[in-house]
Amino acid sequence: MTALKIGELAARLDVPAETIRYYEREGLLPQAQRTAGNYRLYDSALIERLTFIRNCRALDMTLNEIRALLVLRDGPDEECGGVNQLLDQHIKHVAERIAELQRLEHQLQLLRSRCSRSATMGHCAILNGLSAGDASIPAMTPSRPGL
Amino acid sequence: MTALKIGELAARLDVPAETIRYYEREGLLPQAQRTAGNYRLYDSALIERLTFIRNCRALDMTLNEIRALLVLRDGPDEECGGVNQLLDQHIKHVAERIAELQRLEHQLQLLRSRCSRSATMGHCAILNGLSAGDASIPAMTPSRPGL
DNA sequence: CAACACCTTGTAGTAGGTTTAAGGTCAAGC
DNA sequence: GCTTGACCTTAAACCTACTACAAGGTGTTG
Repeated sequence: MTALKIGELAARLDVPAETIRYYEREGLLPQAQRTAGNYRLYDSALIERLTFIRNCRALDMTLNEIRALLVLRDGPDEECGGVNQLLDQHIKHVAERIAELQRLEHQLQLLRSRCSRSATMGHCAILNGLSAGDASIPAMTPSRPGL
Repeated sequence: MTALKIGELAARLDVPAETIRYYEREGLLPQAQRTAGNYRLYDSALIERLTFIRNCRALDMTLNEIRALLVLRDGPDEECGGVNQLLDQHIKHVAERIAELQRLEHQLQLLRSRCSRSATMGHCAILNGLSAGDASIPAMTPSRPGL
């Protein structure tokens, strides 16, 4: 049961130390125990919790989603139902964002192709296209922070 | 040449008035003319410029990218070269982000499938998976703000 | 006991806005 | 002429998920 200082934990899990403190401030991690010199100490339970958080972040979940998962995780009975629901929702978000970006990519390529077609013209067809008020450029739904 | 007040412009282009003021503060729009009562007034040149900005935002360009495009647009000779370059770069960003999200979606579906497979187990295989320190979950490259 | 790496807290900055507070302006109705 | 209400003004705080900095305390090594 070797407890780690924040820098050691940071190095082991490849998380900046400031980010670990930030998670504590945000309540994702509990207040860490302290040494006599007021240094934070992390035992294996905390290390696992941070690993969990970082895995979730690597899956692009928001801190709020992670918070919800942690509550389920901390609960006496680990409810698969809630976990599944949250995960399904997140998968849906990601799929939607992909579809949106693919539409976007298509529009960008259309726009890009204008210029090669009009190389002989006196002024840039791309800039003209972007100045137009028509519906050639679809309104994007604002993206969630983080996606 | 009917100049619009900010609220009218906001309604016509479906941009919140606060966002228009924000673009002015950020230097994307010039300081608007004012009425005697200090209300901003927008003529057709400004309306077109805002349309341009919003079209670019709808294509998920950052304000800095838009700033660069506006400089090219404002320049005496409209350089297609710079415009093309910027657009190609942006298309590349979008394509990369799509690829990244697709990898992500795959990982999420893998994780999700764990739970249906382990419905009879006493504890949730998804939560266990997320607590693991192994390489089953790939590190994501941090995403650009806005993408 | 000095140097240096590491830790502490607190504050501010990032992108692209959104929201709120406190107040000024203008047209219409009475 | 005065009030109501819609609209406008500025400035500042808030959002996500960090990151960076400053000023100072701690701990180890020479």
